[in-house]
Amino acid sequence: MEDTSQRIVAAATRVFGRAGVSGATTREIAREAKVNEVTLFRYFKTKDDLLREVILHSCRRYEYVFSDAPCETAEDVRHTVEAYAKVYLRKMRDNEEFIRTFFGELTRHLKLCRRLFVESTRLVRRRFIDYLLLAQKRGLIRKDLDITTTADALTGMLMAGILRRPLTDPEYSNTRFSKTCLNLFLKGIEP
Amino acid sequence: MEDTSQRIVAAATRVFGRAGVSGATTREIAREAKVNEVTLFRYFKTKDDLLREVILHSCRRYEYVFSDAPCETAEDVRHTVEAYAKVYLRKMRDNEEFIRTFFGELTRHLKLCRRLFVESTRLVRRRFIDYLLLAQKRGLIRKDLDITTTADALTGMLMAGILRRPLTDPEYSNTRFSKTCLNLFLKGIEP
DNA sequence: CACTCATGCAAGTATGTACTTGCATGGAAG
DNA sequence: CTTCCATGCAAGTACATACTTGCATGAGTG
Repeated sequence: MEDTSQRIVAAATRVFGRAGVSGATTREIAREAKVNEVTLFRYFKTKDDLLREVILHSCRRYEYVFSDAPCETAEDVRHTVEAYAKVYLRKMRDNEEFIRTFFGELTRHLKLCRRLFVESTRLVRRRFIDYLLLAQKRGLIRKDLDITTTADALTGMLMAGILRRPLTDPEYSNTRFSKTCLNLFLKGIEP
Repeated sequence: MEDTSQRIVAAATRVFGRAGVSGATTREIAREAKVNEVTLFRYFKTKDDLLREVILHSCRRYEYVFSDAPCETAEDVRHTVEAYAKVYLRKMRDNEEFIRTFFGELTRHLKLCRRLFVESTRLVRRRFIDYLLLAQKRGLIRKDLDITTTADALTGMLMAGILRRPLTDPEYSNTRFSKTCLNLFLKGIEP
């Protein structure tokens, strides 16, 4: 059934996320999905097949389209950047453990991870860059900035905040961190 | 001999880095260290013991002391920030694969990874924050900035650049990315 | 020479894990 | 009722891996 397959993929996503790729066992995934281990192998020939499916499925969750936003005033830019950051942060936080794990696996599963990280965010990244370019052309952003790396700098800051979350003290406020990132970024791009 | 033990730790660092903790085998580590697998176990009772030693040893490499830098002009601040970024980047790049792997293992070996990531950079981070605080008091940095998260934003940007390196296109320039980060940051903290 | 000590080597144990096979069952559809 | 078909269950295979044991060797030291 379709349902069973989805349950297995969902369970695998969780188990891969918390145990790592080689650390995750098909037995545990099956248990988490509440199916027999044999059933798992009926749906997915090998563990790598399952991994592949997990990654491909996780891509889809990121397909967020950056809606056209006004770009007339500095205020517009601020709102758009903030909206972008908000979406990005939520998507990342939803898959926090999974993302962290696959960063670790990055060099080992380069192609798949490229799909996961790059292709899944390509659309929204592209739109964000285009927006910043437009804003730059209209004089709302410094002319001397390289926009591509500028956009990546923002996402980098936010991502780093998520990734290192388990390391921070309990009293360390992540919302304050995100605010500072936005604050720095918005001031940093001002003409 | 001391030499043998060190060779094993060094080899383990490399193998853990490229294969992950559960992916790394004692056999491969031994081969990489050019010792018999039995010798490995004579020095380290278990694989986890070895992992522990690897992490503790890697901490030491980070013990960089931020030398006292002038803090009189905006130019001083720029130089200091750039110097900090440079050191940070080099340290990260030296241990790139290792760091990436252990980010993935973060939730699984929280205590050890906390040592690796947090404690090893605590000193230099503390000094950097103190420097920024001083600069802020002297009016060289905006008064409304929360300095702790500001410092972390910079390191976050730089770290993200390193971590996602294998994902970027060959023509993507990482030095340009780092430059943009510094550019944004320095403009972002201006009064 | 005799002794120690670090290491190598061959072999083995115990366990875990990916993956298979064969059969039973139970519910849905014709 | 019969026929599929998805799934469960028991058992097993093949292999890798962490870790052990016992012995040989060879270099350095008294």
